[in-house]
Amino acid sequence: MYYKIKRYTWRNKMEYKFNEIEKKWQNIWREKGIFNAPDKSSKPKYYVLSMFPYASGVLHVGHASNYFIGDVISRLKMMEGFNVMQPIGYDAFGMPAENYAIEHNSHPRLTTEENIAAMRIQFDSMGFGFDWSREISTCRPDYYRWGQYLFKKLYEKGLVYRKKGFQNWCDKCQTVLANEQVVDGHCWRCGSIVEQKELEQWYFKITEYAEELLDFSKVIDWPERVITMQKNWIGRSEGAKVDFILEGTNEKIPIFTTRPDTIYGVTFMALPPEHPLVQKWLKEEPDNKELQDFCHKVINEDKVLRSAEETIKEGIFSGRYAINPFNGDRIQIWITNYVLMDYGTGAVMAVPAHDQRDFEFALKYHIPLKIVIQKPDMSLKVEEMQEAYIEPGIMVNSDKFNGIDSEEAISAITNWAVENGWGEKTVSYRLRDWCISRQRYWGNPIPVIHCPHCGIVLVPDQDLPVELPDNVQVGRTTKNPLLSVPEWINVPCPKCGASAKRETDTMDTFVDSSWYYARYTDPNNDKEPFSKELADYWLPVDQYIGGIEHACMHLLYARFFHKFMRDLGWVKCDEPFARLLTQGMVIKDGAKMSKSKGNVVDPKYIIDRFGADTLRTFLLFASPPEKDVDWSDDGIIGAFRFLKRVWRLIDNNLEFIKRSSQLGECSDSISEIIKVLRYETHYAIYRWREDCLQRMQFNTAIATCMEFLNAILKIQEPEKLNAAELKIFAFACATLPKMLYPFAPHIAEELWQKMGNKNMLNDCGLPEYDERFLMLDKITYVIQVNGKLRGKIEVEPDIKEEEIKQIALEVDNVKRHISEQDIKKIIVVPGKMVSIAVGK
RNA sequence: GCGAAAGUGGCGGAAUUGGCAGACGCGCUGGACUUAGGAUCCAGUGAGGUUAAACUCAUAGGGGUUCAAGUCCCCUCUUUCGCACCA
Repeated sequence: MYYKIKRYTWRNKMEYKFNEIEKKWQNIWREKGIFNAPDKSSKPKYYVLSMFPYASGVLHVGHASNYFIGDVISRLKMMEGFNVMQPIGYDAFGMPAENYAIEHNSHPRLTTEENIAAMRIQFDSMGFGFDWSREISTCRPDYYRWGQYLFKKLYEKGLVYRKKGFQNWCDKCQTVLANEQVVDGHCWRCGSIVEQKELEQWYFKITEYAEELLDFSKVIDWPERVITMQKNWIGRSEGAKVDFILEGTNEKIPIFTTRPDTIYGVTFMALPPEHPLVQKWLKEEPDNKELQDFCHKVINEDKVLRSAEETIKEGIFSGRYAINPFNGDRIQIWITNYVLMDYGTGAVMAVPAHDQRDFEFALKYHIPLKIVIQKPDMSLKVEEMQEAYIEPGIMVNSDKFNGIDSEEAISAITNWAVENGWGEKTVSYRLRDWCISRQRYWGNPIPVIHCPHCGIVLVPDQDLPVELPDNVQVGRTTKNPLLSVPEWINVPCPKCGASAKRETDTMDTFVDSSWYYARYTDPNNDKEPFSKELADYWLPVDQYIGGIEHACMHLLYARFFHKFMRDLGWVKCDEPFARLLTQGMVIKDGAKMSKSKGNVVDPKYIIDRFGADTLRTFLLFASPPEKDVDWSDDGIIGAFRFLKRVWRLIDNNLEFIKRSSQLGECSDSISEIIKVLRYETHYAIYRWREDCLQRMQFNTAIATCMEFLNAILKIQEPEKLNAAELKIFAFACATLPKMLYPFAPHIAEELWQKMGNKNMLNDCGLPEYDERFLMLDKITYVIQVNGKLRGKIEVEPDIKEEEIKQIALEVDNVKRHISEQDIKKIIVVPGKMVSIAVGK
């Protein structure tokens, strides 16, 4: 293997020396700083951003392909004349870094900085046009300081609160776990059973923005799929809140329902064990073993399993009753496993006749059914019901609402509740507030001090950032390492000076990534997160690129933050990302390329052997940006061969290309073959522009480059061309590097320079076609008889329809297929075809 | 279960508004060349058929609209993704 590579490299020195070329241009780009976007420019701005990488230290080919798409767009927009900013940075806080440091007996700060240095080299070797002067890293105090500042602003606006709630808790790791970190009820890291623990956690009130987050009218171009996912995630439903009364008290038990039309059919109430009333009863009846056991069991059940549709509904009668305000009915209150505490009001009015879940539960526990909506044919009977009747119908057993249509009854009944003070019309969302607390060291500290006298006190601005202490022993204790740094925890209260304690929870890393796109506009500002002026200049991000897996996480959080920052007056626009492209993954051996699957390809391996341009060209050519790419070693070679042929074409013809630039006007006659080349050139430019600028379909743009190359290579002996022909040939050759530049920038720049050009390709405009040359002397019409291809004719472009028909009917093969039959219709599609319909 | 997207050669994928299906690349076959290479060049390559043509069939399967359907409509199948006790 080694021998082969060596030998090959030597051979290659004769021609396409990609290693040298790529280093050369990477250096030139850096020295000239052409990708450092100025904050003032006569050009219009264009902000291209790919979701920043996690600072894992290693970029495999799968990661790289994401950034290639952004880089292509960025270079295209530069050619088009925009002031392009394409920044890069690192998502650098988080559990993986902390775990990595534990494994390597190091400190996350050190390992993360090492990783970042390694990634920078990797990025450079792939030829990215990043604005390195704007590099950020979320784990540096100059960045996270402003995350803390934002936390404070959110707090001041009432958008942050602490709440006790049941959380996935791993006792061994001593932290809250997200739902996706719980695998079959066990901790993904240590395997111990995850419990539900009632903890006080910090929340961001994202639900406050639920309504606006459903509105996508201000984005320019987002995939419909992502919009649907976010809308489903937010899950808006209209309904009513109605207060039932706990029997024997004045206590109200509010319920939320989307079906107020069924309210006369309520036969019991269902509460989850987490409900405050239930919690109160648990305290009142410590000896009620049945109740205690049931609630304990349900609460500790895995959240995912518990909310699965297949899970059998279970419950226990609480011994209490509630009163339905509409009819005074006395209904049993059941504690069940199928009601969720954190949706609606956490209490459900159960209507077994008209709700499938309630139906199943009632059947099991012999709770009566009451029909209040009849089928139009009035055939519904309680004894015969096999399932709940959830369709609309006619109201029965519902006092004054009897006889009306159930769909109309929804608003009538809601209004009746409002008039009587029993309830109100409300909207409920599936979206929950965002729990941002993490009991981990490697994250942004929550800037709060707990004072025994003043309670929660925000750290004053002048004391920001609350820096993470360095002297922790990561991994030494299972507890949050911050708990073991008393000199950090114990501080005087900023308000009263009493001895107080710092908050030791850190923020979810999604907080860090919710506003980084804005920080790039002014990354070195040490007075504020970013200046309003610069944010208004650069924002919104014109083109954002990233994986669909962030549809309901990062992309939703960032929209929330953006709207909040707009309400603070920090930014003007309504949406952070005007256009979104969700790129596909790189697939190898049938699976996503990932370290854990062991199917990663190291870009360095490919770059050393074929060059970054080959890697870029292959990945972009293999499929459209939003689709997955199948990794293929053979495909790489195809891209490599293509670039070598480009190299040879231009390198072999430099003399002619240079000579043609000295030629003045000339009026030599042009041969047919050169006329075809001229047409191919302009047609290729036309299609390339369509693919690159209109459709963003880079695979076909590269295919166009390949076809164009093949067309030029048809010219065998350029030395025999006359002056006029030579100019056409040279124009074609000079166009190719321009078309290649976004995909394979190094080879394009090198060839462009070798041709004698002094400027660089980002600065020389898009290739332009000339309408006049998109016309050929002859056009081919195909002739169909009854829809089948029967012949082709070549005609003048400006020929009349009648004439085409005549010529078409004269074609032998066409005649044969018409034979004895009558011609019913002849259709001429201009420039394309003649369709003849025949029959008896 | 509900919703969405998709299904095209041996493979990745083209086909812009209903208008020559399979662009481009890989692979494969045959040939040329020799610095025997992960090199280059030429020719061929959906299936059947033919010396070569003609011709027939073909875009998951079945029906329909149309002079004309990968593209539009209806039904079925498969795959992928999202949601899935949200009252």
